Amino acid sequence: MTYRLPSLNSLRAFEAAARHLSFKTAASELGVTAGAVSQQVKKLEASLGIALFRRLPHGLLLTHEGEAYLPPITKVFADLTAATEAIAPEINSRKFRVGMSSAARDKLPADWPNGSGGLRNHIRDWVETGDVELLRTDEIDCLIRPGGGPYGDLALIIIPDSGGAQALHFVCKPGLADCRQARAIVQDLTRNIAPAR
Amino acid sequence: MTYRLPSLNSLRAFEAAARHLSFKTAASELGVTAGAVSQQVKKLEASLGIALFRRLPHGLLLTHEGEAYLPPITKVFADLTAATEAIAPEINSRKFRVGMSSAARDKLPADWPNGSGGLRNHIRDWVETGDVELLRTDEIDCLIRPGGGPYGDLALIIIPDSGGAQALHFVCKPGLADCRQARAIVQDLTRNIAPAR
DNA sequence: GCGCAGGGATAGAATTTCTCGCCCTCGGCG
DNA sequence: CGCCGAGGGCGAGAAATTCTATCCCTGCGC
Repeated sequence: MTYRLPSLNSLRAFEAAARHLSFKTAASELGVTAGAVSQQVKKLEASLGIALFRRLPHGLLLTHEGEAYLPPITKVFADLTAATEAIAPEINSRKFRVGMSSAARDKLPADWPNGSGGLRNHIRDWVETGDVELLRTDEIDCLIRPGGGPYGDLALIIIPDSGGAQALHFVCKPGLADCRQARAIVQDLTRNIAPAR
Repeated sequence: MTYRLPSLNSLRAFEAAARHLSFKTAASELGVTAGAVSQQVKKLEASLGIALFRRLPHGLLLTHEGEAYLPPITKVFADLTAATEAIAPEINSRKFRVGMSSAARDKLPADWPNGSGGLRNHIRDWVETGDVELLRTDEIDCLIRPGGGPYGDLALIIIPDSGGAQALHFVCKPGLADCRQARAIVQDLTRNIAPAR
């Protein structure tokens, strides 16, 4: 019953890097720097005693072993996610609390987000604010503003204005940037963005 | 593709504690202190937002959720181990280098370990030594002596002398104490131990 | 030749994890 | 009834791990 395993952090780094074939892209997915990913992967390779990547001067390639390792590792993470969601649904299906500045509000339909059918499943409520600090204190999950920044280590998704003039900024913690809720909201914003009334 | 997961360390702590229904036993399996396991489990519970254990004044009980969580988590670790062994067989099937003091040697059959059929699959070679330091420097994987100590943070398995007088000590790093090789050797020692010639 | 993108190494900072010491509760036992 | 041991909780500080920030090098495109 004793398992002798490499550390999860290393494995996550490997999994992301192998999927993207890039330390840099993996790093941004994980919300850390490329150096950190590189180190974790190196550590993993050392602990396994085998090379998982071939470092080419211009990018990465999986070795034979790396190629064999990736699918089961991806599956393990998926299983883990599934098991975790099963007992703690909160973690991924919790609805977002949205912060929105009044300027951003003006660029969206008057009844947003209530008017947008599907969004009700992803948004719990919203408050009028432009304060990035509320993201850091977890009082809101994402913030919609008509630009601004800098946002430090927060993730930013820019929603281009269909009219051409000004875009919207969707800001959240890096780990939240790619989750279901964020994607749904961003997609909806993209559809509903409108020139100032 | 972004997974939001609790840390592997927490999960390992939970898995071991849930299997043993004891932080203390889990701690010794993992080679850390009970406090560390307790903290990791608490951290996991906090990150999931649910209680996994009921702490009774005299021991642990799994909550309903903990009960549901354990089997998939155990499976995940098993899968991970399998996948890792598949590409890096070294990690678990490497043969042991055994250290043995001359006194211990005298309590075993003259041709041990070569005489014991199955052991060839688990032992690479052996050297005559009683030096615990060689364990720490990884020059040997386990050490067999006719008693002694203290061994600090090393794991000790006592093999009782069938004659009744004196036992043998099997010493190794905590992480190795429960692996296939160690179990095979300990079992064989138990069978073959004999009073001094 | 130059700029840029992507990786590698390293040192130091930041965070996480572990240990240690002490507290509390409970059960068994003299 | 008092004492002891087992098991867990908590907090401070130490130790280990991980991350960042830099600077370097290589190869590509212009």
